[in-house]
Order: sequence, then C-alpha cells, then structure tokens
Amino acid sequence: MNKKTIIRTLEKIALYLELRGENPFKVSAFRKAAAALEGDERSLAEMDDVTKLKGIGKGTAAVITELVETGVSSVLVELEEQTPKGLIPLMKLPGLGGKKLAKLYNELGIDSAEALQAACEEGKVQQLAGFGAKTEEKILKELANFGTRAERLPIWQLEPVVLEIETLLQSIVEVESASVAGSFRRVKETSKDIDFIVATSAPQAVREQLLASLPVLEIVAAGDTKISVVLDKEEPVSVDFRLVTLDAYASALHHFTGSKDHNVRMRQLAKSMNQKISEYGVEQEDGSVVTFDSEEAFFAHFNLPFIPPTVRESGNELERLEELSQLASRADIQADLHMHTTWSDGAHSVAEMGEALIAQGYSYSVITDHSQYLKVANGLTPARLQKQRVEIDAFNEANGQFRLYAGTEMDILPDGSLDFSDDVLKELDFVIASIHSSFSQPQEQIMARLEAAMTNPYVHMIAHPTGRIVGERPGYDPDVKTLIEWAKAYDKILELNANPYRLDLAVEHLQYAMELGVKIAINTDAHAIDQLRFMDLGVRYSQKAWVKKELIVNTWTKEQFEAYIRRNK
DNA sequence: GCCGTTTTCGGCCCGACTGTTTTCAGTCG
Repeated sequence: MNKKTIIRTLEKIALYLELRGENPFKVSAFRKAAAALEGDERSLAEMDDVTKLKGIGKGTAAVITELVETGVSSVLVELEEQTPKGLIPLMKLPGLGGKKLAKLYNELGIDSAEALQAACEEGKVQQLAGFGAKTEEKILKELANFGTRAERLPIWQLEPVVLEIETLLQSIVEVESASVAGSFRRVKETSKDIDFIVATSAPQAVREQLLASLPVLEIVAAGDTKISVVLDKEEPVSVDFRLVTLDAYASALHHFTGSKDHNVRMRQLAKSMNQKISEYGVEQEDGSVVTFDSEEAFFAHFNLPFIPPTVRESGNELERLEELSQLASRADIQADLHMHTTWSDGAHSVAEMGEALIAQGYSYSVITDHSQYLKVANGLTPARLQKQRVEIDAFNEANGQFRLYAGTEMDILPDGSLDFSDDVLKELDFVIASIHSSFSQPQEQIMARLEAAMTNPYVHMIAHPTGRIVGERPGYDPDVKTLIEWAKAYDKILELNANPYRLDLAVEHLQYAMELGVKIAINTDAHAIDQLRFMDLGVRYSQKAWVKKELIVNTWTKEQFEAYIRRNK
C-alpha cells in the first residue's frame, strides 16, 4: 500500500463526510491527517508510529493501519455505499457545499446533476428552508456551464492576464498600491483564479474603472471590499480584487497570498502570543489593531524573517527559517545562459538581445541559437555558427565590461548522436544539449540520448530536461533521478527553464538535485526581448524547491563562470 | 476527529458575501 493511496483515501473520506453535512471540524481532521502524511518526507515503512505525527490520532491511524494491512478502508467502503456517486461532482458546483447537498439529497432525493436540474426546473428547490428563488436560479445557471470551464489554468495562460491587469491598475489614479496575491504570487503551476490586493481610499471609483476597463464576461460579486469577475479570455479567467485601505494593505496582501496552511500556522503562532491575525491587521490583547507598512514588518512583528510567498505552502517553512538566506532572488542573477536570436528562430538580433541583457543588469550572458538539425527553427550550421561569432565579438568590443559568450543549443538527435562534432563544440564558449524530437521513444532510448550528451566533455548543460509543458504534456519521460545522478557524476548543469510553458525541471526534481548538490542554471530561453522577464518567475520558482544560491550557476560572477566553462579546455 | 504547561472537554483561523433571513447559515478563500 503506497502512501499516495492512503492520502487519497483520507481525502475521499473527508469529502464523503462533508457530503453528509458532518461537523466541519471532523471533516478537516481527515484532511489534516492526509496533509500530515503528505508533508512528511519519510515513506510509510520508515514511520514506526503514525500517531506521533501531529494531526493523526486514533481514528485516522485506524484507517491507515487497516489500509496497510488489508488494502481497503471499511470506513470509506461504508461511506461509499451510503452515498450516491452522482453527488460527488456536484461538490464542485459553485455555491453548493456539503450542507446544502446533504439537504437536497435527504429531502428531495437529489443524487445527480440531472435530478438537480429537474428539481430546479420544477421549482422544488426554492421551497426548501434555506433555499430560495435566487439560489435555484443560480444553480440552473451553474449547471449550464458545469464541466465546460477548466478548473485550474496553467501559469502561462494567467501570466499575460496578470501583466494586463497590473498595467491597468497602475493607470488608475485612485490606486495607491496594488499587487497580485494568491497562488499566482506563490508561483504555483496552475491556479483556480487570480487575486489582486488594491490599496485605495476611493473603492467605488476603483470598482467602476475596473469594471469599465476589463473584458468582463460575468460579475460574480461586487461588494465594498471585494469584486469578483470572470474575464473573457481564451479560457474564462476568474479574478478577485480586494479593496482595502493603505494601512491594511500589507496584512491583506499576506492574508490573500496564503497558502491556507501557511495562514493557519501564522494564526496559531499569533494566538500563542494572545494576538489575532486578520486581513486587516493584528489584534493585540487589549483589542487595539496593529498594522504594517510591508510584509517584512508584518513578519518582523512575530520575530520572523521575511518569508517569500513562494515557500508559504505547508506551514513547514516556519521550521526552515535558517535556510531562507540561501535562497536566490532576482537581484542575485548575473546572467541568462539560454536564448535565441534572428540567427535561428528568435525575434531580435544579437546586438538587440545584448543591449536588452545589459538593461537587465547582467554582467554576462550566452547566445545559444538552435543547431542545424532543427530546420524548422532555422538551426545553424558550423559555418553560420562561425559567422555569428564574428557578430558576437563585435558586440563585445563595443560594450566594455559586459560579456556575451558564444554558445549553442545543440540537438540530441533521435539516433543518440549529437548535432555537432567535438571539433565544432570545443570552439564554443558554452554548449547546451537538448531534445526537441522523437518524444515518444521508449525510456531506454531517451536515456541513451541523454547519456551521450552527459558524457561528452564539451557539453555544459542539459536544457529543459524533461520537455514537459505545464498542464499540457508530460514531456519525453526520462528517468529523471538517474539523469540527476549523471549530472552529479559528470559535473554538468541541469536547467531550470524559466519560461512559464516549461518550468523544467519541476520542483520535485529540483529537490532531488539539491539533495545531490547538482548545479542548476535558471534561464529564460527567450525568443524575444520581452521574454527576458521570465527570469524573475524562474528564480521564484527555484525558491519553491529551496534551491541554494551557490548551486545556481548564473548567480556566479563572470570569473567563476569562465573557470567552469573552460575546465575541459 | 484531534489536541492539551489554562489537559479529557471544548475549542478548532478568520472574515466577506450572498441569500435567506428578522439575526443567521452556508460557502468561499
């Protein structure tokens, strides 16, 4: 019995209890037990006594033991027998929770979406106590687009929307301060909606301008402090705005950045100090409310260092405070080691990219256009590579301290050979190897290709090591653990590709890379100047895996970097 | 259901919004 199955079973039990209208604290006890298991890195076999974990007691431990010994949970089986299957998906219908669904089932026998629709159309629902005509109408409306809207959207779909809204907020004079919050600010790979915190003393004016300027598909709620809309984008995007006064801004930003578990931990901490955290500030024992100029000041109030949004997840981050200073921030980044120009499939010239890199504040970077195999991307032959080098040299002569290195993003071919000979590679400053073809090969073949790159003395880095697209495709299925072990053995760099389509390596793999002390490079893979902005996203994503600054190659100085790239020459 | 240096009962993070209510329950984040 694996741990994941046990975690899922506990969560299922919680869901069923919720559907029966059970005590919410009992429901959350099962979820907490699941979270406690998930948050512990040990395997089940390594734990001698699960009840030692905080959140697991007699009841949940009995479920776990039974699962380990028999493979089934009698508690869950019984719940499943007593609850109609059709009710489960209805939990996702906005506005309906366990209590209401329990009532609909108990009093009207509603056990499916179809039955619910029929009951609403017959006007039976509005006759129930606690329900009314509006509820019935809302249920019908939600049933109409039930299942048609994506539950969570990938970060690359949300990022441009966030940029657009940020620009709009900056143009509204009544907005004193504003920031995105929620899971997007924590750089989660997918989000259910986008949250914004807006400081203003004129909420009505801000509300009017937002509603007038945004492509609103639907207004879900529009109160004095909260506006909730669905925007008309490729996929409908839910956006929440919280309007607060400037003195409550830092507290609200913290509160709505979450995560939920992080907030719970913070509130418990406050409570132990006889204080109370709300989104408006921190209430003291005497009833007065302290507010803060910044999130830094908020954390300092509890004698904590600033905890970056990206690590505010399980609550365990409060146990890892001493590691926070080892995390990288955007200001630590000296270089971007992977990008394209008009020589292959990029939108800007070498000189234009160079200027933009200097404007980013970098002290060096590498131009890495595609290699000859990738014809669709106008990949470079050895001859064109030489011509490009002349252009790069000219740029360097004209630009003093900043150094642009000549590199390549070389394809690893389907047959396991590399796209350039060693004679070509050794002339280059920096060699990236990557896979862009034959994704569906069996794992052994993919690994043989990667091994060819790993063992070549002139290759420095493997780019986007799994080829995944966030929320779209899993990639080419390498044995990532082995790949990371090779990177350690052959002293190669693995990329954290910062493009929101990729975020590759993913957090779980970065964590293993950290265990082994493998070097990581955070690169934008920019095909145009405006994509250089993804560096910030990549750096913050690295924080989620607690990647150490010293292992991030592009935080190194130019001299350190040169020492590494010349090591085999 | 879980937890405990206010410890075996009584609380469990907190507040906004909505719709249903004449003071609150349910849902959501």
